[in-house]
Amino acid sequence: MAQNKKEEFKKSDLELADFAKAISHPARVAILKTISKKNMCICGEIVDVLPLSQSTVSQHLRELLKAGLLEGTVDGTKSCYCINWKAFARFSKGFNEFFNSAKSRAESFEKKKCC
Amino acid sequence: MAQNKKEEFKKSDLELADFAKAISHPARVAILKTISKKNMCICGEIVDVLPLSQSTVSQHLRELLKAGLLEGTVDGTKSCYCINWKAFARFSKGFNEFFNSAKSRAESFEKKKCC
DNA sequence: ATTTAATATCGCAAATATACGATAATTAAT
DNA sequence: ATTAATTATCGTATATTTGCGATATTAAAT
Repeated sequence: MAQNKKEEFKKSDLELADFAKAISHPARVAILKTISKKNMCICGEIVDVLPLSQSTVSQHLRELLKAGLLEGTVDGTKSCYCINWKAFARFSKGFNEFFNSAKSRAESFEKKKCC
Repeated sequence: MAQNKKEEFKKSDLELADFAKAISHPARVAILKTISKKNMCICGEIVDVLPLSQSTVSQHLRELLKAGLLEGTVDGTKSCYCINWKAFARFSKGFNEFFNSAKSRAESFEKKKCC
């Protein structure tokens, strides 16, 4: 992007965009669904159900950790991952506020649109 | 990415990821908020409130159009954009289903976590 | 008829993201 | 002590995204 302009946006816009980015790849959506179905998963279980190599899955897991959506612990040779529900709830709230505040504003005019 | 594996994921995972991708940049979040506040905007009004060049804003607008979140009409030399509320509602529903179904599953175990 | 205004698109450069194999590190199993 | 299993990370290749200036197009204003 030649230059990164992200920091020049409103913090709230950036935060929502970052939330969205964390789940903007189907692998990461699938990882979150897989873990939430089983409460917790070791890395290998996730690799088994995704059409990606172990190293690539590990990379996606790292991103979800970085975004705060996952927590992980090491158990012998295995790594166990589970959902950070607190962060998950913040995500959910962020999206809902965005959608709902936009929609409620829309109710006020609703007629004179150009398209 | 060497190879694109996106098509090998479940359709619903891909769809949610694509929704998320559409709002995964603060400029696009800001654009949607700006338009929803005023019901409709011409391109120039959006350019005025974003820290980006006209051509870059136009590109983000195009992406939001492609994602279906915006509709646009030409009015003389100006381009008017407004929110496609139907698509917007589908987005919102998609996110909520994702968040809520994960969360409701979580309630069932909730204790024996590894992290 | 010219000039101005508004916007989309093209071409390019730089930054990020995606994917994988190879490898290292660590623990478990033999 | 070796070997096998598990996973994170490194290096690398490729694809995509982001950003901008320049330009083309079209309509409006002069």
